[in-house]
Amino acid sequence: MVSSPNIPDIVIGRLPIYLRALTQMSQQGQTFTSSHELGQRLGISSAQIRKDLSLFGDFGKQGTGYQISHLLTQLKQILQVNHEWPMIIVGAGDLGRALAHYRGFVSRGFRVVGVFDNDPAKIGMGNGDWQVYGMDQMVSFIHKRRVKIAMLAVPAETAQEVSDRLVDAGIRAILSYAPITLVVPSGVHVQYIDPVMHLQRMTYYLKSDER
Amino acid sequence: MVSSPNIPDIVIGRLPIYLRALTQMSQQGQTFTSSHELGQRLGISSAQIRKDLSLFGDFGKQGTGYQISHLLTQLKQILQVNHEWPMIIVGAGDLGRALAHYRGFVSRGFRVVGVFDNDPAKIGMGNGDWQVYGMDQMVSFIHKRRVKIAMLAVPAETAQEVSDRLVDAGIRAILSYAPITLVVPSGVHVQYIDPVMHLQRMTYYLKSDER
DNA sequence: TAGATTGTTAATCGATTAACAATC
DNA sequence: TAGATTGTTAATCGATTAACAATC
Repeated sequence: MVSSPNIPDIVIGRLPIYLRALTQMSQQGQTFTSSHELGQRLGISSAQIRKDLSLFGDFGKQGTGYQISHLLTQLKQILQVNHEWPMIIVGAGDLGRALAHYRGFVSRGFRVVGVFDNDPAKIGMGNGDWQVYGMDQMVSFIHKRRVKIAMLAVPAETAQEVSDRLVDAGIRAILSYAPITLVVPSGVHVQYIDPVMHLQRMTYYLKSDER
Repeated sequence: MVSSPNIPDIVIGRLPIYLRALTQMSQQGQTFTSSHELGQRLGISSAQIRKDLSLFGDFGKQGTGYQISHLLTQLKQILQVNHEWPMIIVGAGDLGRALAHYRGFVSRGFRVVGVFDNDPAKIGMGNGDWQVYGMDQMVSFIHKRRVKIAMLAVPAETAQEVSDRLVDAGIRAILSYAPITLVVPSGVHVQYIDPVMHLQRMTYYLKSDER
């Protein structure tokens, strides 16, 4: 089943978690798993895992559970990461460069194909996959390479403006590291990563006398 | 009100979002806001914002809304970021160094005070706040500086082992960038950042003919 | 005062879980 | 077969929203 209607977004959010755990199991040589085992490992109930997966098809077998390789194939297809997505990074500061050098994208469906920054000193840096271009080349690059995904690693002050340009150029998904809420047209997807928000969520639970 | 019982975790997760937006409003010179305005900005219903905040106290006024400075003070107190938390980073690769150089921690309640790595070539690097130490000094450093929070930027293969050592040394909150689920004792908090999971969540919604 | 907006209740909505027949 | 585990239903649980009296 390629795509089903009316799947809750909260379920979609769990599929990459399943995919990640299954990949790890597979790498360790495991060939079958059960909803119970997977749930134990992830802190999710087995009923929830079965229910989530059954929204997309009957991937398991009574008595034996799920064949990991088959489930991996199915999940990658559902999430559309069975083929590689080209991706650009905007901002070649510390964070942008760390992302550009990150080795974990390719095996999971993504490849950085370009980095954009205004600093002339950075233009031309790169590796086999990407190099740093000036911001003035961003829009034509997106068109030419048909890029649909961008990672945003620019300061908060310019993030909205850059986002507007990305959307105009055809970008449909933005992973933003800028700590502000972006305004985008419907149909454009945005996800945010802000480490401080995760930290603040944890300090709530820490005893203050331990600070 | 310092701390209330039985607050759902999902509410705690929204408080940093409110805090971030209110900080931005405050920086732009705004002194009052309403649940409606804040909700519009964040894509959250006004009823939910009022309900969330009312779990901790009566911070608003009928007719006029919320005084931003007062609400900021309260939220910082609730999240315990009205004082600064010292933090260490384990792993001085591209990501660890990008985090160590990130300017956004201090103004929001956190300060990097040390970075740990096994590579002798990296030891001694640093700035006014932190320098890179060998892993063999990690445990004593955590004790001496009474550090409770660590950011984990090591490869997936060593993440669990490092996590165990951190917890033994007294770390109570871990922000992990390693793409595996860590096993920690109850009472230790873990949050995960994995950019690929965010990307995969978005590709589900992208039309495949646009790839 | 009149208008605006809170805090809170009750209703609604949606997500999770328990349980089990089906079946490998 | 006997044991294990799925997919699914119904019940439970929890979160969100609508509505409004209170009141600034």
